[in-house]
Amino acid sequence: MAKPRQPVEPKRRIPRQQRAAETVAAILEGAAQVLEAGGLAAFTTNAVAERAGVSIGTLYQYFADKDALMQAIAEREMKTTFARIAATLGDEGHATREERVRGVVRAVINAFGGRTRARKAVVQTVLSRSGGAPFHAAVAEFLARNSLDTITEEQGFVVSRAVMGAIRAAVLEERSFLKSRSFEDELVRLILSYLSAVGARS
Amino acid sequence: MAKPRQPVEPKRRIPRQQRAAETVAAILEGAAQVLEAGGLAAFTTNAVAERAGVSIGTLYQYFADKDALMQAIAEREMKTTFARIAATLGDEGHATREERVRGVVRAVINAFGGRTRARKAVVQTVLSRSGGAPFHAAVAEFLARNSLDTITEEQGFVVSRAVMGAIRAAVLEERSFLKSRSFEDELVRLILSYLSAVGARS
Amino acid sequence: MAKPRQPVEPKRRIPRQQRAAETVAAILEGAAQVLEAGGLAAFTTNAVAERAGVSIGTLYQYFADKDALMQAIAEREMKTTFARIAATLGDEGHATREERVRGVVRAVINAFGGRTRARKAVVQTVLSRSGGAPFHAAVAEFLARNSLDTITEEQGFVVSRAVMGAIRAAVLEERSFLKSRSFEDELVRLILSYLSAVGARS
Amino acid sequence: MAKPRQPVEPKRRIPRQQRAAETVAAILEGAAQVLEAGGLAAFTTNAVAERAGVSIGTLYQYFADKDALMQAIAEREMKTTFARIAATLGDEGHATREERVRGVVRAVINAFGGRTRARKAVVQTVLSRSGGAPFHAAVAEFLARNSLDTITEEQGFVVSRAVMGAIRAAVLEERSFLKSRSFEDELVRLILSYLSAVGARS
DNA sequence: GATGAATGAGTGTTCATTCAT
DNA sequence: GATGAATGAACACTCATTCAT
Repeated sequence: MAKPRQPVEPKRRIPRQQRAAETVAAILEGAAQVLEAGGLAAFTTNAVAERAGVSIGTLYQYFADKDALMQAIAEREMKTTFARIAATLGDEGHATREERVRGVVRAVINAFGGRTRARKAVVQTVLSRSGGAPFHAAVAEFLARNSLDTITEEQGFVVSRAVMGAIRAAVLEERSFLKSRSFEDELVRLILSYLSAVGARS
Repeated sequence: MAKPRQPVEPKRRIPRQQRAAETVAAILEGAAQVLEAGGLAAFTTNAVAERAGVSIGTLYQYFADKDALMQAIAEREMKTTFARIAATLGDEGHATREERVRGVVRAVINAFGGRTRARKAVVQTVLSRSGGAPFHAAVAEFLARNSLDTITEEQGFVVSRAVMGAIRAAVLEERSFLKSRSFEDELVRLILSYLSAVGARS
Repeated sequence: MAKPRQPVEPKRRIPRQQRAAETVAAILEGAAQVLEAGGLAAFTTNAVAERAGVSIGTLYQYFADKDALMQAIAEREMKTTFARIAATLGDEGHATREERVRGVVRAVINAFGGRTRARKAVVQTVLSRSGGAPFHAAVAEFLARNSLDTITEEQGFVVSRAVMGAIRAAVLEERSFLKSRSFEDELVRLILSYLSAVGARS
Repeated sequence: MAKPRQPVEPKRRIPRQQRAAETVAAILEGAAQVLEAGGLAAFTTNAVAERAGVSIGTLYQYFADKDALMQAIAEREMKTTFARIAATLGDEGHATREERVRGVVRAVINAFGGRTRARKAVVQTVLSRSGGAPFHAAVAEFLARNSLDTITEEQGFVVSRAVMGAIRAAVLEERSFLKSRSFEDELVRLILSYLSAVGARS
């Protein structure tokens, strides 16, 4: 955790075998569980290894350091989130722009719904570092890209970060209305009113 | 004969003398500097004491624990931020709603100009605790309250966190357009379009 | 507390004035209260000073170090106990040996008044050090000397330390029967049976 | 795939391997040595680790905290003491009650011959906690139980603590007669006269 | 004489990481 | 490849004691 490494390249091992992949999965799952159960404070490499049912040595066989592990969790959560969003969007015909926007908003809110503490921990750690920005940006722009088209980069930045910022704050502040219909409504309203003010075509 | 005092107050000493007040100020300043220079990772009580030019014992004479110190810094930073915003706002006459909104946006952007890391660290730490929400909320609602009136609590939450989120992201991702006119324009547009969609009275 | 000083001589000040004597008394009383309230763990010089209503500086004006303070408490209690024993013995005609023995035993058991925890702390600290032995011995021999005469030094040692040892253990182990009549009875029986076995004259 | 273990046992590692057992033994021995050399004041976890030739981290791998370490030493010392007493007692045939009593007295005196400070420190610390009483009591009642039978709990307490107290004082005050025949005689006399006064059956 | 702010050595404890087996 | 015992730098915090005011 001490020194953040820029390139994620020099991982210890790329699992080529079945067993190795399973071990990595177990570690990641264990990490998520530890985070969920005890928050950032309980997130120690030893605790993760124990929970995952592997030795601490094995953990370090696959993750260069604690940071890399956290990074991997973030990536895993991100992928899951993307998949969930895509699934939600693909589910039904989203005819109108509002329907598509609402679909994305709901998907993001729900993505951050379960396992709140683990997600919160990830948000606190990875997503608040400049190095974590790409992830945050990815989610946000994914959201933006699916609802509009001809807008400037700056405008895309503003909507996406605005929505993410509101959801992020609701998660971090543990607001009870996080999953309420009215909160969703307001977010949709925020996006739609901005888009129409910007004059984006559907 | 001096009578034994019954209740021993559980709090730390409240500085009553000139020297004590100066010491507290020095500690707070040292803490901010440490945070600024090395972020949360460098923020150790010993480092703060050293930077402040006092002994570790003295630090603990005024702050019950590391947490209390963090809390105090947060309060101090918040006050500074509010003051800066208020100062910026007071500069010019803000006749129309757009002018007022623009004033607030600009003030917030400028307020978060210097000492980014210290503020970020404070926000990260204090906000992850339930008790810390008020602070972030205060900044955000200060912004909201100055530009609009009859909106629901949830709507206030959404606008304020949205704007804060966008600015926060721009700061964190070190976007070059942070202090550009066009970024400001988009934020103003975001707020105004939302407010008019909500139907808030000027 | 670090380095035990052998000679108790080099005290800071011998209070000559009324006020000074009162201050010392207040400190001693405060110390006893702190000990009673929080045990050895709470017994810090600062806590004592605060409880006594004097500054920490003043405390050090009268007691060279924490050790000297503890020593003084022990002495104070010892004196009180001696006085009480003397009073008890002088009170009425203790005609029989058993009455005298019982009087002494009862006085020792009741030492320190009701302050069990303070007593325990003193016993733990002062009376378990070799330096504390004199005190312990004094009480014990006082007890022995008042109940018999023609016995050897070794025999005196055995009775006195035996009785003190039993009381000491009851205090340390926080036995509920410490102040019970039956405990007193057994101690008296122990002494009397030993004395008669030894063949001591009344 | 390795399944994450549900309950994380809250205790410290139980040594399963040869090396681990040796380490534990080294720590315990180091602790006893530190206690012996410098008493309770010198008994710091760091000092123990250093003396034991292990790192402080290793110490904490096997003992949850300083308290647990102390507890373990107490148990070890107790076992040793019991063993020594038992060994002494087994030596000779103890036909009469007096012979048995004398055997116990002699064994206890001898058992407390070496390593006085370590034992004293252990006794001091462990006995000041309510949970620690059993240990002291065990030694004492071991002594009592081997020489008599039908006596009340309180009577057992009194004899055992009385004898222990006398021996303890002789050790602490470094009396030259500690291992003399006459001292032993007096202790035996104390016990026998008390027992016969109490009316215990042989 | 009295005050109390300041000191700083020292304590218990944690946890990321290594490496011999 | 896997293990887990061992490491030790680092941290938060305490408290006896001093000394300028």
